[in-house]
Amino acid sequence: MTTTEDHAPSARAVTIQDVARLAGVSTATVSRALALPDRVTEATREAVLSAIRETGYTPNAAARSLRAKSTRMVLVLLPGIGNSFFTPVLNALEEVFSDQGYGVLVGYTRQSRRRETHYARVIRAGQVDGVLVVTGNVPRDEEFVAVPDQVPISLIFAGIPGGARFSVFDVDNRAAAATMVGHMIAAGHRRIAHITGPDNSIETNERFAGYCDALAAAGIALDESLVWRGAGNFDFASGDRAAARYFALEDRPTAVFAAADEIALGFIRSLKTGGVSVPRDVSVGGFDDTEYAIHYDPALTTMRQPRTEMGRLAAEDLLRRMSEKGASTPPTHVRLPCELVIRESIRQI
Amino acid sequence: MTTTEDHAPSARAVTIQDVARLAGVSTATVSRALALPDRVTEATREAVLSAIRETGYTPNAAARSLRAKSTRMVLVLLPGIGNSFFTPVLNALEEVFSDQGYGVLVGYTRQSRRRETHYARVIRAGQVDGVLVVTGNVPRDEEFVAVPDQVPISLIFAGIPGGARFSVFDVDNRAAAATMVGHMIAAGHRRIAHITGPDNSIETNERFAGYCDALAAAGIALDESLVWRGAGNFDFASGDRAAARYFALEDRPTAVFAAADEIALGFIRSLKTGGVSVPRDVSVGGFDDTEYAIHYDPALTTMRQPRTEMGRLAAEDLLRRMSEKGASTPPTHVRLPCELVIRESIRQI
DNA sequence: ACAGTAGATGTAATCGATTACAAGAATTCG
DNA sequence: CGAATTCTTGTAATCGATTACATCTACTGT
Repeated sequence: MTTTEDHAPSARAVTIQDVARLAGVSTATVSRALALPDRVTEATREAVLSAIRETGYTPNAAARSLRAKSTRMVLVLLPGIGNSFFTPVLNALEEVFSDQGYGVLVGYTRQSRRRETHYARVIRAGQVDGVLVVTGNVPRDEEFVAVPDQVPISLIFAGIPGGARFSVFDVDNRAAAATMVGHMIAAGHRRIAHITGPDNSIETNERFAGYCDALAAAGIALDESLVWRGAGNFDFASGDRAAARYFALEDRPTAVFAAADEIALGFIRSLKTGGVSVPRDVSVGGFDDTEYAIHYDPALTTMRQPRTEMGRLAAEDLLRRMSEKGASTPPTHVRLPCELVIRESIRQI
Repeated sequence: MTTTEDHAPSARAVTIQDVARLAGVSTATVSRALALPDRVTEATREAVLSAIRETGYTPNAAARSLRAKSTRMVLVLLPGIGNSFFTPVLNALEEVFSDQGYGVLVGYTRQSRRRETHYARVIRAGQVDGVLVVTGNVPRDEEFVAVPDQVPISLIFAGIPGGARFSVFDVDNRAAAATMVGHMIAAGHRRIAHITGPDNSIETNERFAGYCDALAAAGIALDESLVWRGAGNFDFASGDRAAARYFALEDRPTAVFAAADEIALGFIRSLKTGGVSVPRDVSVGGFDDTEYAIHYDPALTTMRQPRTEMGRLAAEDLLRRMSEKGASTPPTHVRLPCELVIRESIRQI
């Protein structure tokens, strides 16, 4: 009856007051003993620390944020689809941020205005000290226009057109795509198809441009019947649909550049089901080098994006920009190198 | 020079005071107009709302949390490895939590004590209203023992031994494994190997027990040379290593039950490289039904765990338990059904 | 020995909301 | 019509930390 200790949420958490009382000092001293250890006597620090140990005190986050105007949290906005691609990024982000004592709030925008507005509000409520938008899908919401001045924002994978207010960490999608298609051409391919990504994405446009560049450089005319657009997302289903396009063609390509690994994998799978073998009958190149690319059969030749490193660098940059109040580090644009990873899915002809 | 508006972080955010002043009411009324709209006149509500619109006011989260003793945030703890398995779970969690206005803080424990301690501190700092531990890896940290009384905690995928204080959402791993192995036996297999998961995990033990059950039920003696333990994690590499065990064997099994899809895929891939074909030469069954299972070649026969649904249910339960202060809903244990998904990787002999 | 300075600590204001309590206005009812 | 009740609103305390400012003590150098 008297045992309150078991499931009593009413056991009132211990506050700085309790610690101060026990240590026989003021709350100011407790606060200082924690934040600026050099500013208190060895003896008092000891007393405070021991009081803290005894009471099991943990400073209240809300109170601290309210006064210090910093929450030590960042918001990571993800599109919410094609997630396994983003997994290493999120992993890297969490690692760096939590190491520095920052919490990572994740938000999936799912390309829904409602959710974007929701997260804009989170930012405006001062709930985070910084924002990382993963993928070019920067919320177009009006709510967002005021936001960049409140906290630093960084973009990973694709910069937004008119924004020098953001740090950007991306790769040269156009050049990378051109390299891939150039590799196919060097292997003797002339009839090369391209499965594009989702219509409205920057990556899609850039990679398509790179595809065109490489063809042009080799003096190959662009054949619109080999550009398989509007495939949907960077996912298996897009590859499936593209396979239908392939089978419907009389004059089939000898190589296909898919705008993403998952598209490539879906495509290859559907081809197999239809009795077409990769790379025997047709070569396929992907983009991203997700963890499945190397384990697939055939192992996928693809462009590696350094996702983990992008995450790490972006996190470190954001950390820097968050720490310096006022005279802040200016936003940067870091373009990371891609790497052509040659495996089994493209063959010489 | 006078344009402070551009990159001025000093543009002091608008507070409830500003709104109150503009609307000609007290801050209490503004607060009520927002939280309990029925408790103010239509007219004042209008005035307040219009003042809010005009100023672009968003309530400060820290201040609100401090006073209301609720942060509307939950912590989701993930192991931090084998992430694509957890992706749908995290997705489901984010969906239902953000729909209810809760933020999702992710933490990867990476089986490191330091990180567990870190997140225990986050909880104790009152930074979250609830916790979801994904996977049985409940932090063994002493810091954690005090925590469950502070906020409700739920477990997904595996319950912790002595904890009736947590809600648990899992599947009957043992029965599911037995079903899979039973399926192999029904297909005529007698020599069946098992690639286990990581040594210390509950799932590993349960699935192994199910494997034993099925063998026993069929009167097949357990052959220790067919139990491939200590494979590491639920990942490709474990499958690779298991393939070496397979090749090293004289009397090879005709079927292999892998404790996870990724293990199965890694295993199959290594087998292929060694010239062994699945399911022609050996049948393979997986566990989980991750998104790659169906797209692989051969499409993997596996036990489907309803990951999305588990996430959703767990989130809803936690939401319920968080909302009711004091007379709280008791923790539940929900055991969800698995489903044997028959594809191509197991063949009749 | 004494003014001046540096160092340690305490007092109290503050951050921006929510909410208990009080007071005034409007409504209901006998 | 007056008392009782309900509705609306305002005043001010409060949540738990941080920190500017004040105070007091203990040195330093001349």
